[in-house]
Amino acid sequence: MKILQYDVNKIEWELIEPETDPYERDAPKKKEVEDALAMFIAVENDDTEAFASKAISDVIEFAAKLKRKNLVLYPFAHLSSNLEAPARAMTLFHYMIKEAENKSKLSVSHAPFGWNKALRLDVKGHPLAEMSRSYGSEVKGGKKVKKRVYDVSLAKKADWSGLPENDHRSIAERQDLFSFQEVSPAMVYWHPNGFIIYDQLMKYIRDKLDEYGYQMVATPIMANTALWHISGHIDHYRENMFVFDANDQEVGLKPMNCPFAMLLFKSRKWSYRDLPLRLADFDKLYRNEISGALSGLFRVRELTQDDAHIYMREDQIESEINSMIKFVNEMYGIFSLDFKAKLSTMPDSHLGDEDTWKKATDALEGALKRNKVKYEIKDKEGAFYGPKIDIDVKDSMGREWQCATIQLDYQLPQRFGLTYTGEDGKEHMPIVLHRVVYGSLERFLAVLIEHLNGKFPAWLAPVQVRVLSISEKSSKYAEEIYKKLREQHIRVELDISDKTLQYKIRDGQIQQIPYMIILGDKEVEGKKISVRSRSGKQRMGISIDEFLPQLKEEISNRKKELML
RNA sequence: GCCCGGGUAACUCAGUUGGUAGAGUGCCAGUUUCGUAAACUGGAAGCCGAGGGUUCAAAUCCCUCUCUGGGCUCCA
Repeated sequence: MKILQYDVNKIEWELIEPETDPYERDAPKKKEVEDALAMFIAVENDDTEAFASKAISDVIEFAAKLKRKNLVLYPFAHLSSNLEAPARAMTLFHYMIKEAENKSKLSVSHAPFGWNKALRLDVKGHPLAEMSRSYGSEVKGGKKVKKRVYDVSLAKKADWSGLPENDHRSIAERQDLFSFQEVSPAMVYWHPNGFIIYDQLMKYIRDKLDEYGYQMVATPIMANTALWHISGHIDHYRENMFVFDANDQEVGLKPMNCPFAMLLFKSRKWSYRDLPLRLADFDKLYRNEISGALSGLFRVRELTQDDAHIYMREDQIESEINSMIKFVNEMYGIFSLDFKAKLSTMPDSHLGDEDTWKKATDALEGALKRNKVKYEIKDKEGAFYGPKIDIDVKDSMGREWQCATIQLDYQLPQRFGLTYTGEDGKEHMPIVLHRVVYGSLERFLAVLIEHLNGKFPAWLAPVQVRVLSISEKSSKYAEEIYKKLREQHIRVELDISDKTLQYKIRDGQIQQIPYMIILGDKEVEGKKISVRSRSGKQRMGISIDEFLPQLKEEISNRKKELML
C-alpha cells in the first residue's frame, strides 16, 4: 500500500465520471474540507487488513502530533503500478474508513472510490506537511517479490498451440525434442531426442576447433559484479543481467564470456611466440531479456554460445580473420543454409584512431572477398570498439536471425591490461578477436530445425534407423538385426508391436526417421534386409553387412543427403 | 516493457443464452499376425494456467498475475 499524505489548509474535489467497476455510488458531487490531514491511498496487490490498520494508526498519530481534527481519505491509484483489483481495493479502502472512525475521535471524510475527480489542494508549508509511506512485505529494490503458490500446476509446459506445422516448436513436439516449463521461462529443457542433435552439433564444432588449432576452456557462470565494472559492460548491460546478493556480495550470472576470457588470459605471462592463442568455450550464458523479446528457441534467457577469443599480434589479424571466414563458410556449408554476411563499419562514436579502424575493416573485407563470400555493408553499424561481420540466417517465416559474428576488439585488452612479451623484450597489448559460429546453439537449432523441416541428416537424426517386423514371425530376426546395429553404435529403435506394417511406416515417417529396416518372411528366409528411406525409396533383399558400412560412412562423414 | 491474440486430457482441438467437461490422436488391456503413410473393441486419463470478484450457480462474465504466439521496442 502506498500512502501520500498532505497537511492541507483546504482540499476540494468534484466528481466527473465513474472510472472503475465497481465504483462508489450515492456520493456527493462536490465536497471541501478545511484544515485536514489528507491521505492519498493506493491499494496494492498483496495488501492486507493488517497493512491497512497500520497505515490508519500511523496517520492518527500524525494527526495528533499536528493537532488536526479532520482526516480525509482519498483513493489515489496513481501511486502504484501494482494495483489491487478495484473490487477488493474498494473493500479495503472502506475498511480503512471504518478503522479511522473507530480508533480515533477525528472527523473522517472520504472521496468516493472509482471516480474520475477534479482535485484542488492547498498544502501548508511546514516540514511535516508532505509525506509518503508504503506498507507491504518483502520489498526489494522498490519492487515486491512475487511468490507463487506451490501446487502441481507448477509442472506446466509452455503453450505452443496454434503454431504452424513447420515452426520449430511444432516439430519439437512431434519429435519430442525439447520443452519449456512455466517455472523457467525462456530456458530450454532438452529431451533425449533434442539433446542428441544439440550434442552432435557440439561434437561437430569440436572437431572443427581441433582442426583449426583451438583449445577448449571453461569459466564460471557467476562472478562478483565488479568484473563488469572493469569490462565496462555494467552500465549498458545491467538491466539485462540476473544480479543478486550472495554472502553479502553483489554477484551476477554471466551474459557474455569475454570478461572471464580476459581474466583467464591474465593468469600468466605470454610470449609473442604463444600467439595467436585460440581459446574456445561452450559455457551457458544468462540474459534477462525483456519478456516481449522472447520467442521459442530464437531468443532465450539461458543460452549456449560456441564462443572463442583469439589473442593475437597486429600482424596476425589478416591471417586469423581469413581462417575464421573459411571456418564459418565450411561450417555452414554442411547444413546447406543460406546465409547473408554483413560487414559493419566504424560508427560515429568510436574508440581508437581511424587508421586502426581502416586496417581492421580492410582485413575483414579482404577475407570475405578471398573466400568469395557475398556480403553487404552496414555503414557505421560496428560496435564502438571495433568492426564486425555478422551472419544472418532466415527462419520459416522469413525473419532474419543473427547467428555467427566476428568482432575485432581493441578495447577489452586495454581495460584489462592484457600484455604479451614481444621480440623486443617489451610488453605489448594483444588484439582480441571475438567470434561465434553457431551463435547461440539454441537459435541455430531453431533455424536448422525449420530449414530442414525436421528431416535431419543421418548424423544428426535422434533415431537413425528403426527396425520393423511385419508380423510376429519375423520379430526374433528383427531383434537380431536391431542388436547388430546397436553394437555398431547406430541410434536404432525396434518396433515389433502387433500393429500393421502400414501403421509402423506411417509412424516412422511422421518421426522423419532416415531409414526403416523392414523384415518379413522373405527377409527371414534369405537372411536379408529391406531398407526404406524416408524419401520413400527402397532397397529390397540386401544383406545387413552390406548396408551397415554404408550407413556408418554416411554418418561419420556427416553427409547432407541420405544414400537412398 | 508496449499493442493485439491465446492457455480446456500427454498432443491437436470442440464446449451454445452461465447449469461442475467432450472428440480425434497417443497411452493401457484384449482381439488380430497383417508386405510399404492410420486394423477392431474396451479402459484409464482433467484443480478448464493461478489468485480474486460477480452470481443460487463460472471453463464460460469482470479484475490481477503468470506463461505463451505475432507485432513494436530491444538485441556490444
